[in-house]
Amino acid sequence: MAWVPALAVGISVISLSARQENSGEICYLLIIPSKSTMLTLPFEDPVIMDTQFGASFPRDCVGETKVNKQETFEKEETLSHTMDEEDSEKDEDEHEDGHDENGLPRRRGPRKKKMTKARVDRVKMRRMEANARERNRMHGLNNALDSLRKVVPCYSKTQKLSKIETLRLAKNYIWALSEILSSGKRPDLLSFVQTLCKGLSQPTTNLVAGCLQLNARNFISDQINTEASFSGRSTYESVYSTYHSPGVGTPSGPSVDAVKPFRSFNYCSSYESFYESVSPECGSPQFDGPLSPPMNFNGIFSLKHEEPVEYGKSCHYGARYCAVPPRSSIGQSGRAQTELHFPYDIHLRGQFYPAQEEINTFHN
DNA sequence: TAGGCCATCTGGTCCT
DNA sequence: AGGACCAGATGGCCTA
Repeated sequence: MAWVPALAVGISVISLSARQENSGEICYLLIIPSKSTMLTLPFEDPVIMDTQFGASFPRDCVGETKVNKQETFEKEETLSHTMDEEDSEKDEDEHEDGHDENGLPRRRGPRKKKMTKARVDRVKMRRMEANARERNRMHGLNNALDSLRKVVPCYSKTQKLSKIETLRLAKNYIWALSEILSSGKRPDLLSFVQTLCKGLSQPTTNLVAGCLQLNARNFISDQINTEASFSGRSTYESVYSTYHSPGVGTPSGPSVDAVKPFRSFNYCSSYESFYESVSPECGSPQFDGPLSPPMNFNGIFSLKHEEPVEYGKSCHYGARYCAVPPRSSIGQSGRAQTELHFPYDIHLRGQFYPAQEEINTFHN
């Protein structure tokens, strides 16, 4: 028995839903709260469901289970007059012929306990507590997602990735890093970005590209100013001017259509040729499952992370990252750690990004 | 205004 | 019995 307190004040019509067993179909009950009670009907109510919900409920229930107002009011009136337990002996609405007052067959099986005032209050209280717990749980989940946002590429406080995009990017990131570690090869930026962006929405792709400096503005400026305004042009930019990705632009910059800096790019073939393995997305639809990338953390990489305390708390993470050599030994740079954002400080091997500050600014 | 994203409520299920 | 987890529903907010 699931009595539902209608706590939503001001709602004139409450829709309840229940998934029918084995069918997944949704059935609706439209309940009008009565003046005397805010309780809605239990699904098992024989008047409404007649039999056990889901057992014999018609598949075409949608649209057919809407209880008319009058019936609902009558039912709720009945509910609102629920007696205390001590009155249950008198009970009731059952007639000698085995039918209730509505002429419907009396329900068999164990009689349900009466909803006393105290029980109703208790149910309400438990519902409120459950809501609070659920809120806290979701807040914890969101906090974890925020933490995840900070350790995947392209963290931005002002332009937060959505939940789903965060998870997708994290998945791609893990895959890419694992491939790098297992293969021991240094990726070109484009392939890396393509891996990261696989399956992401266009705005997120733009964001990632912007973070990783694969943006249209640079490309165009390279095209226009072929004299290369800076001498230390990175290999990434060489690749970048060779490969083209559809619609990669600055996160908040010119529109894709307006710029169109890239030609189409076959991600899958590029990925597979680079990583010498099957692309997670192209090779198998079961990427999330058994084809998870091999884990190898004795490599040379370290992640940017802004919450060392959190990692320190975890033996799992600690074991991984304690084995990573000091950043200063990896190469390049005496740049502050907070400036760096994996993997570019590592992969460039002395090829410094001319717009690194821009990236850092973006991250901040 | 439609669509995406999100927070919240809610009932069901599973587990302790 | 109660908590954790899950998924559906709903309404609000924002943006193209």
